[in-house]
Amino acid sequence: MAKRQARFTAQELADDPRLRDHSSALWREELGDVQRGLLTSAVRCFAANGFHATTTRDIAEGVGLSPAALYVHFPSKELVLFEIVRTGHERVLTHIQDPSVLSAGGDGSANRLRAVIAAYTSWHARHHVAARVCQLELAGLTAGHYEEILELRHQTNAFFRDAIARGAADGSFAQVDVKRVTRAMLSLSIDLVRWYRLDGSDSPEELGEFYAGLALKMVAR
Amino acid sequence: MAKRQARFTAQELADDPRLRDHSSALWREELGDVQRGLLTSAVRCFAANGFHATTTRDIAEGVGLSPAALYVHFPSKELVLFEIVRTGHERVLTHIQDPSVLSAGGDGSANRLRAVIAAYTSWHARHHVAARVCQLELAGLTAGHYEEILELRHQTNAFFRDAIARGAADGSFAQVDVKRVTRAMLSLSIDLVRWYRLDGSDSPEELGEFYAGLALKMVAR
DNA sequence: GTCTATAGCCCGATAGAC
DNA sequence: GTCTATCGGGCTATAGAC
Repeated sequence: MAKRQARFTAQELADDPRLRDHSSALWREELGDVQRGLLTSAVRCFAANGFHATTTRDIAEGVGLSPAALYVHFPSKELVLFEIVRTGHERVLTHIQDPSVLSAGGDGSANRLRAVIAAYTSWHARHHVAARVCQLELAGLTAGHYEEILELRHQTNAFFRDAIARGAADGSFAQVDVKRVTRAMLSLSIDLVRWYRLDGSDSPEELGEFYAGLALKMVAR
Repeated sequence: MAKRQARFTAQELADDPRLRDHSSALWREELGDVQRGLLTSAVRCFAANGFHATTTRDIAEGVGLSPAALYVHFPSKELVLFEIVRTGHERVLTHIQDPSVLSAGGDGSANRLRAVIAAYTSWHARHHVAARVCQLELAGLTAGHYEEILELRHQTNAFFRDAIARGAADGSFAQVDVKRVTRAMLSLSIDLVRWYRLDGSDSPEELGEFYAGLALKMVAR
């Protein structure tokens, strides 16, 4: 009688080089140490095995607590997922809207798009374990929480679309199909959560620069 | 006590326009009608709710059978997933290697790459529900079955890499980083399983042509 | 705030009649 | 090959001691 089997246990995950990232620095400042530890454990479990294959025991074991201790810090497993997904979406949106990030490469539509793509891509690489959960585990959310996340995603998408539409309007870019190009550029950054690892050949910044270069080729006149 | 809740039931899924695709024409000819019906029901459930959130009751209800009937046709839920994932990977590999598909656009490295990208992309769009399961539900497989699928994926990746490396070697393309460009092109096609729907603005063939165009811009001299 | 113990439910899979 | 009924067991979440 085959039961829900997580392919990897919390113990194995803690030492897996594929799951090394900077997610533990992501959580909200208001949270306590134990809460942040539980989120870091949960994000690894969810990323490796999926939300529904992860048990509350897995999450708690990852920080050396009993299963019941989780419920002192979070009211349910779904709210652990929601905290992870909401934090990730808020952080990446804030990051790409950061004026110092946006103006780093200089003025003009091309520099602006380059900066946005590089920032969005390198963020996903740097936090690829949490980003994987944000991108691929949305089906574990309740309908209400899912709607909240969709609203944040629409803001992010609009930000990309505007950066591309601006360059197309001022003649910096070719007359591209903005909707289709926007989706293609988002796909490049989002899909890296399936394969990226920090100990691979590209640093987050290198990959961000490479994808920014590809993006500019997509819209070149 | 919140239980494993699938956000959508099999009944809702059958009429959901987002889940319309051509997966029912995908299954192996040796299989019987009931088996193929179960696979079509399962692929919708897995795509919408995930493998672990789907129960054998959900799958069976989708074809009007009792939960026990599933086990006459498949030995376990995991083998239903494996049949779907293996069939999808074999079909898409055969499709991009089809000589009539490859030579459709004419000779030369650029036409070859264009044909491969267009075929791979349009296949994922046409079968986006099954393709979503193939790309995003691999964690539900046993370790042994996962290894079998990885082998098929390596063959597909090698086929892309060769098409790009050939154009870089014969001067048709710029001296690109073949490994990184291969991943980027695969990402474009794979990530569409998250958002594509057949009743959207692009047909599978239109999207295939568009992404083939983007791919050629990525390697343009 | 942590633990042990367990309630209460649901799930994958099986037994056995038809 | 389909059904009804159910087993065995794991799951989320809670109760209550410390």
